[in-house]
Amino acid sequence: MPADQPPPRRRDAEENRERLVAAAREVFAADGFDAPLDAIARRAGVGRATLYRNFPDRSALAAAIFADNLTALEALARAQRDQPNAFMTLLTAAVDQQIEVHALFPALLSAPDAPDLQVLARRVMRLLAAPLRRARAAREVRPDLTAADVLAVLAMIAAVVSGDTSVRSRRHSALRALELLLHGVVPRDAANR
Amino acid sequence: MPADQPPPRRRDAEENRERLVAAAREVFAADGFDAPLDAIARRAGVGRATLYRNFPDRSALAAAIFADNLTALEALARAQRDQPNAFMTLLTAAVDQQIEVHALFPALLSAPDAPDLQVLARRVMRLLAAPLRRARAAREVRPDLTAADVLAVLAMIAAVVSGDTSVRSRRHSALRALELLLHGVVPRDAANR
Amino acid sequence: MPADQPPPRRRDAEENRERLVAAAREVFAADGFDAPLDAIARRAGVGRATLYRNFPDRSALAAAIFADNLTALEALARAQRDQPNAFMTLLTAAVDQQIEVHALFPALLSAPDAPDLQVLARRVMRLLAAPLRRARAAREVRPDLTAADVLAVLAMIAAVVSGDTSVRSRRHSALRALELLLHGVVPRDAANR
Amino acid sequence: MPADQPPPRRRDAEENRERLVAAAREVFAADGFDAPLDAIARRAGVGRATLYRNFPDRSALAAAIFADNLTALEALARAQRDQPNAFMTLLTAAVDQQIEVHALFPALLSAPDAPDLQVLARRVMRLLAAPLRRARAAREVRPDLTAADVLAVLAMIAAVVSGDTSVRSRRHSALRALELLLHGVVPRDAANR
DNA sequence: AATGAATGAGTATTCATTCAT
DNA sequence: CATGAATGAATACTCATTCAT
Repeated sequence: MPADQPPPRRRDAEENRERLVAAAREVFAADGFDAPLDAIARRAGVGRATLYRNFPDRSALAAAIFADNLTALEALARAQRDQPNAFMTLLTAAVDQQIEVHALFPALLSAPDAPDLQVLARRVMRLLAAPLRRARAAREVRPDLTAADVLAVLAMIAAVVSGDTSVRSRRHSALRALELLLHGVVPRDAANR
Repeated sequence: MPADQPPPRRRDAEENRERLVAAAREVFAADGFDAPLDAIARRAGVGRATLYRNFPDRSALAAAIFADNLTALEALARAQRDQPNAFMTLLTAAVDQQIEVHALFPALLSAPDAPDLQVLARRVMRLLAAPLRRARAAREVRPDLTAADVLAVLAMIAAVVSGDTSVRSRRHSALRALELLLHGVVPRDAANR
Repeated sequence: MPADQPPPRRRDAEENRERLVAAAREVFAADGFDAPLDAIARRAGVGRATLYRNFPDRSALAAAIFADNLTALEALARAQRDQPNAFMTLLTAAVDQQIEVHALFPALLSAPDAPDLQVLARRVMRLLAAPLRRARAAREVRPDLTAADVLAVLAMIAAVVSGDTSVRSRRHSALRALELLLHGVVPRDAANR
Repeated sequence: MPADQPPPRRRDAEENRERLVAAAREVFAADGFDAPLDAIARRAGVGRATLYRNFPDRSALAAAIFADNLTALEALARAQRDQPNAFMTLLTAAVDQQIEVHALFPALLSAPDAPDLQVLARRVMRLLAAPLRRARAAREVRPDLTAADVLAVLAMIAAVVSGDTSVRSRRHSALRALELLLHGVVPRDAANR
């Protein structure tokens, strides 16, 4: 019996934490961001207080979900480091994430007090910086596009999506919104402006 | 007691209704769409049940607010009937409205069950139809732009705006979002796509 | 139908308020000051929120109970205005009150933050001032006895009483404590001190 | 591995127990007798269940604290055995203890069910018996003063003290209360009674 | 028709206690 | 034997909605 076992009871605890985050994803997606926390605990199959122990409040749950998403995007960014259109790949991936967790983004923008969220915002900015810089240089995006703009784009897509109940129609709405955002409402060859 | 008095209490009743709508605008703007209904009745200076008599539920209030906005847009549409860029004028006016009532649009999109809202959606569609058709013909907007797209545009702008607490910064965010939506993220001369 | 009817629905409301105070007296006496508020509402036969409407928090209830007691003492003070031993009469009456509401006094002394309680404390002081002054002049009480001392005396008696569950044994303990406090532990003719 | 090692883990266990009692003293003094037990375990630096192992319930902790105090008083009583005013010395020492553990005495009087407390009460009675008898004989205290009275005196002083947050003001209140109790509210030379 | 008091369902949150490791 | 995670019961509190006046 090798001694290098991981922290003893921690396995269970970690599993609970993950179950809670997964449950929160589902419940938030289904019932919106102000679904009862009870529902999340129940769906995760844990007691009420276990939820509270792991996540002192609702926004801590949101932060955890975002953190997971962000970790995935960071991995993608590393993988795409030298690809020509890394930025577009990242943007598309982020849009995909919004389709799933649609209810959170707008809610969080409305309550930017929570400290964890500041941290996450920083991470996003850092994540985007290099790909965005290169995309601008390559004229893939307009030269005045900022990281904040990109966040706004994601928020907009999340908003458009939050009405639909089915993933399928969410995806459809999101893609249309992305199309509008990428190429604009005014036609390319328009004389005005 | 002469019987020919004018509609007995109508004046009062109408006034209450308007006070309630005005109060709802302010409260929703300040505290979000799920502010307590009590707060609205209190601010309007009427009893709780008076609110209920006039507006059976929260979305009836929202519908009333939208209806007012819509009436204004319809008047504008009539005035602009033959102006060349009537569509852009309308769009800008609608964006202005979103800046004020930001909290409602996303909320309503999430709950499209209410029957009043269907009615309102129809009215918007009707309102937009002609100007949009002419804008497409004049190549002011991309040829595949639908009325539903326009609603989506408004929803997106509302979303971007709902984080800010000051009108001033809401306006700023809205204008930037509109700019992105009009001309797109991808530069005009980009080769791709 | 005479027009001089009192405020219309008020009768009911006032009755509820009184029922709540009465219920609070009983419940606090039976189960201590941190009995569930539910129990009070239930015993008063009103809904939970009615209690909250009338008494925003637990100490508001305590304050109401004390205010009632105080009003009674003030009436007594007026009646006894020129009696020789008004002070002792008041003290005895106050002790009697402590026997009933024993659970509150110590609890309140532990949480003197509540603003209502400051007000009540002032009222007690005002109430005691004159009788105490005259009692001192008449050598009925030691010359250095302050109103604060009197409050302390009441608190001490309340404490001694809060263990007993029956009114009967509470009365017995209270009287013994009062006797000790009045005449002291050290005998009158003791040489020491 | 020799078998004659001293009681294997006893040292540790004993230390934990003492740490818990010390922590309980501090937490009860700071936050009152109904502070969360968690807080005590945390402050003692032990796990929750360790607390439970040593002290099955809250009153067991209180009993342990009192037992310690009592042990000290018993030692003092032995030391003072033949001193003339042993009783007053003991009383003063007990008052000093109340100043520290003020939150417990009233709480315990309210819940005299716990069996440990009966035991402690007996110990106090036994402790007081002889000194009190001699004090009565020497006319240091009134001839009808019982051991129960002495307990009541301590409870009264504890009550008066439980409002103050600082040790300093607790001491001040306690001394005033003791003075009142020793010499009475009614002046020595009063004609009445 | 208007008022505002009353209701009760729903939600958050804390804490004592148990139990797997 | 110690640990700390998990549990669930108990409580506080809010709010939409009804209803007597």
